[in-house]
Amino acid sequence: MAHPLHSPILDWYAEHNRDLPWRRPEATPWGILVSEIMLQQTPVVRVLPIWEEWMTRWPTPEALAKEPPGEAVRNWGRLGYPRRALRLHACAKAITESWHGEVPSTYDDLRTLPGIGDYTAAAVASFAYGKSHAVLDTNVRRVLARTIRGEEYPPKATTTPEKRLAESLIPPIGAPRWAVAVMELGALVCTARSPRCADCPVSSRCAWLLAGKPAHDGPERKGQTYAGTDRQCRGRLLAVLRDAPGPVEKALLDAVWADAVQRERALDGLLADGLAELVDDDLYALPG
DNA sequence: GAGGCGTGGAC
DNA sequence: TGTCCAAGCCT
Repeated sequence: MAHPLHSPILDWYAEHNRDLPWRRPEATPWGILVSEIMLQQTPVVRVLPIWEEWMTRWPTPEALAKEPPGEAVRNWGRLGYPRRALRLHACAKAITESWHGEVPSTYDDLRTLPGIGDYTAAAVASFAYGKSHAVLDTNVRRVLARTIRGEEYPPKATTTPEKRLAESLIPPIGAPRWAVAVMELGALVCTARSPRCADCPVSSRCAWLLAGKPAHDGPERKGQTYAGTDRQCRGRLLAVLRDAPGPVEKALLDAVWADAVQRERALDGLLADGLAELVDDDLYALPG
């Protein structure tokens, strides 16, 4: 069923899409899966160099599965949310051991892999295997909230109506291209702050624009503080382990965070998450 | 389902 | 040295 948004957005995408390596025809399902995990909550420009390094070093799931998980964490660099590196390593092992080294091709099978939730399973099934799914990421949710619902931002958590709306918009042919086109529009034009409505292919049909761009109405959108948090402390500690060639004395960890109580709590968290290991008395390392 | 989980660029 | 936020997932 053709929808009035289809042609303008698909035509816009044909003209304005970015040439990203994981979108090229030669990209493998593994490369696409790696890109999707790396792109979670992370800007494209920061992912690009790390993705290239990973693909050169670990072009297949088997190649990564042979490495200790700490190597995945080390080569994650400063992408953020390093548990993703651990989960990607676990994905590589599961794919190697349970899927004969082939990235599974269905949504349900992808969902069984660690770190792959609703969005990523739909994205990999669509972009790597051409399947038809509602690919509902933050960009798509924002575009639909504005164009269809006439609101500045979508709800905090994905709702059933949003899911049904996205499903109703899937074209019978070319679902993956439609998905990536809407995402790209959200990423480049219909951005969270300062949307470029003058450059938007559906500005004449956008319910939010037509309503005069009313400001977000509802509960405050949580702004996360970072300085002084356990998250920052974990990041400092892990950076020490990542940047050292081998195990490090605890004194080196103690040196990067003054508050001992918080520091111990953060270190315990890293150990519990499997991002760090105690290899000897007062000697810590990335997981081997 | 609310909260935890990194990092750095743009304002 | 503040706020927002960038292709989410897990508990």
